[in-house]
Amino acid sequence: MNLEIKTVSTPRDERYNAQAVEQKWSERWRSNSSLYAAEAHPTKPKYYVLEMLPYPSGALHMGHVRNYAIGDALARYMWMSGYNVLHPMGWDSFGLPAENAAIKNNTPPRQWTLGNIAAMKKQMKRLGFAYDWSREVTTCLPDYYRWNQWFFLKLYEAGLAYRKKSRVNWCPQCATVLANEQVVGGMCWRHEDQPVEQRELEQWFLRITKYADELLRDLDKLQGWPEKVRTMQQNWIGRSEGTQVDFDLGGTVGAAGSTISVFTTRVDTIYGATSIQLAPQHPIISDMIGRDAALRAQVEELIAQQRRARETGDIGNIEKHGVFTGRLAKNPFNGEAIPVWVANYILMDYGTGAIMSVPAHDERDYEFAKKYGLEIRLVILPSNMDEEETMTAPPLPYTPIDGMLVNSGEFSMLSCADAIKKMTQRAEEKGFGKATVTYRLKDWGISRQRYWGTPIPMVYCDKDGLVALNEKDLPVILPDNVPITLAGGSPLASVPEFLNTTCPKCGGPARRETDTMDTFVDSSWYFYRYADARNDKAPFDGAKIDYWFPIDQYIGGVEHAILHLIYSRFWTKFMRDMGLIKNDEPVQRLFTQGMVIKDGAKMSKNLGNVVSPDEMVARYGADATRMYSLFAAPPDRDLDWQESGIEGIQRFLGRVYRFYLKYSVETRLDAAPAGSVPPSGETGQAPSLQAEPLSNEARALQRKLHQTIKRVTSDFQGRWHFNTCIAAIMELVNDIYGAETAFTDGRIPSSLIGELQRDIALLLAPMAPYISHELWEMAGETSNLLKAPWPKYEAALAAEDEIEIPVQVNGKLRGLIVVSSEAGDGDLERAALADAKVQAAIAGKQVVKKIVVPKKMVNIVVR
RNA sequence: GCGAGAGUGGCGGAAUUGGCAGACGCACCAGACUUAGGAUCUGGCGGGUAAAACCGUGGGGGUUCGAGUCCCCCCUUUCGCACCA
Repeated sequence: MNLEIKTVSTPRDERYNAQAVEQKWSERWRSNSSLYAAEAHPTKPKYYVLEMLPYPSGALHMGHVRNYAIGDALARYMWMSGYNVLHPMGWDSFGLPAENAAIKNNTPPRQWTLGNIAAMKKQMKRLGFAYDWSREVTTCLPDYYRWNQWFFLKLYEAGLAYRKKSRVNWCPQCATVLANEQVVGGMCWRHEDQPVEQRELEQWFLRITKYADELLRDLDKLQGWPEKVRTMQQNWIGRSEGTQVDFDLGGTVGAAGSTISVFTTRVDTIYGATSIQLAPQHPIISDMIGRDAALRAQVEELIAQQRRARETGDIGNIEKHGVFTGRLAKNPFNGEAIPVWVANYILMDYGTGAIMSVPAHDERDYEFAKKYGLEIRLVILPSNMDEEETMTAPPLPYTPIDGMLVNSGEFSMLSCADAIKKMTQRAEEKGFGKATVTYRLKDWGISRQRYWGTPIPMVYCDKDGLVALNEKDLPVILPDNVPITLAGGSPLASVPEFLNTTCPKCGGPARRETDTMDTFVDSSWYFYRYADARNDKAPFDGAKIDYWFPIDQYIGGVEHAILHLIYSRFWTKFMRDMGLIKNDEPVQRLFTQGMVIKDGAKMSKNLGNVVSPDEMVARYGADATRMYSLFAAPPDRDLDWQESGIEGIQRFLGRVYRFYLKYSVETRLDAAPAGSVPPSGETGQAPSLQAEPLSNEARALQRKLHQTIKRVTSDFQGRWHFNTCIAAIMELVNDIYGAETAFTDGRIPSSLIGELQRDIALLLAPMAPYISHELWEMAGETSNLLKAPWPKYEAALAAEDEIEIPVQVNGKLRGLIVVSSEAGDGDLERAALADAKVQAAIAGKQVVKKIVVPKKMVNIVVR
């Protein structure tokens, strides 16, 4: 073993040629199309790792690369850990950009989209992502969207899809309706500067509110989701418990006995209600206005104020305005008649669009009452006051719910909580109100007046009215050659061959629905399709879902925290209730990675700070590009792209490569006695090194290797700080270079070199697949690295013999002692007191206390 | 305004449980090898000092033998929500 190891001369071309190596392995992988294929298996443990599928815009950006680099590293690690891994990819390929491109370039959306998919798929393959392409899902193709239509029919049958005329969000630039979830701060989610307009349209809705409670409740099950996302969904659902109370208008409006219903969470304050406030859009107002042109103008002005505030983005700070309608409404609790106003701070979309105004106990009502001189009547006192102080009124408005009622008839002296119960009960008994739960969540409007989406499988018949198609008539194929404009209504309405059809019921002439579905329908269930992507009889086979679901790890941007992820949860619950699947939730663990930024700002074409993945791959290779995206920051944080950083990774990979080149299998075989190099590490276990004692240098390297395996493994299993994984491997490689002389003079045995080379290839495999495969081969291995067992560390080999312990005097570092890792408290203390620097620091002082933390530190307290 | 996260060298970031602050990488400086170096290898690199001392994790207080880490107050910043009755 001590024979000298021949070193290979170092020719100029020893630089690692990433392009050549990556091309070599690309070709090998291409010729084996089933490399990453997975099949449901009755006994193998499964792992479903999923990255959010991209919109095929034409080119990947760095955010995609980062997302997929994380997912791919995890998938590869799980393969190496023995799991049956499902790692699919697809295309969220319906949507408006294809139509915009069509208008701009005069290219049909289908052609443009499929071209983009081809280009991006090529990029993904070049980056070496290990996807099972046999399961590819392309949502704009009929073999996928026919199941959207199928689900729609099921939803319609179940009463969960319905059509109604309603006020909807309209983006003039998209020339279509938007779901509530697609309106961000009053602006279109695709056009940040475009205020959303309100229009009255007939629309298709999905009754997601049926699941509002379950969607909220089951958030508790999602412990593997970021707290932030759960909170966002909780706020979005916005469940609020309260009481609905009917105020009688005393026949002053419309039919005698008509009422205004208000929703309140604080029915206990109702004796303090001194007015009713209506949203300007409240339907009862049209009855009130009658021929009062002045009032009509004032109400319209309130609506205009709301619109302006929404457009300037400060709807939250709108200056409150209101107008008295001239009507009075009777408070059913005390019979008092109070004025009915219309105010611009009341929202029609929430609750009943009407409130009882209690200025003494609500900030907004207080502000309004002050401005218009309405009565402010105190009905709640803080209950925690001392006896003598109970008569002191609190500063108004007093909003806490921990008080006690006063001036509230028979309910006076009750606590707020008791009063809410008793008063709600009274309202129910007397029939003028009831306990109510309201949600901020609204039904999901899915109609889009666009071409490039899934046709809705409904027809309008003059005789039978609205008729659903039969399943056998699916798919309704989206026609090609449709003239696309962003003006006026659905493009499909201008295609007679599409529009005109026959009624499935009576066979007479009928017209098809010309709206298409929101693309979020496509992405609400696509990950189920991956489990059985080529099924042409059903969206999927339930048994396959039972095996693969729930998704073990879903990875994507936090921007989908509400839209996509709440719709997906809804769809899962609906499919479960249909009996198609058994799981309640689609995703076990969710990971939201940070953004990729450059020069302090998100990469964008406008800022000109976009870094192209293609360029990086061409310059540094796919491995370096991927690995840098893992190294530059922990994956949950934003990543600041610095080109000099990727050069560092490139340098590192070259350093690793040269180690294999210099101590190649051939030179090692020359040097070592026959048979001393163990056969390929089929078990992943360290070869036995017991044969003869190791040199100190060899032992140190072996220890470092096992420590590195330990660190990398624990990061993969736990917190996914790939940056520290890579740093650990860099340290190991630095140590190898630092032991150069030990390598050349034979103190590092061949067997250890082999172990180092095999294990480093394995450790790098999830993060830098190309070079790892090359290194694996260079280390003399012929097995498939993708499924080679992940290396195991041995605690005994990772353990330090001697450790360096800091010694503090009064909490300040004064010395370092080197002791055996087995050293006890007494040994540590003696060694610490014997240290010259420590002695100097405590000289002439009295030792008050000695704190010894085993294996960590010693602190001597002196006075 | 409410909620959540973040603030550490010139830069990206380490420090997993209260125990040597700055791992690893970049940038920079020096050296080696070289016809050459934008390759490679070695060393240095928070401030401060001749060397020490000392000072250093946004600011101020506190708990502790010991605080980047825990507690209180404040500042800055990112993200989400925002008249939700």
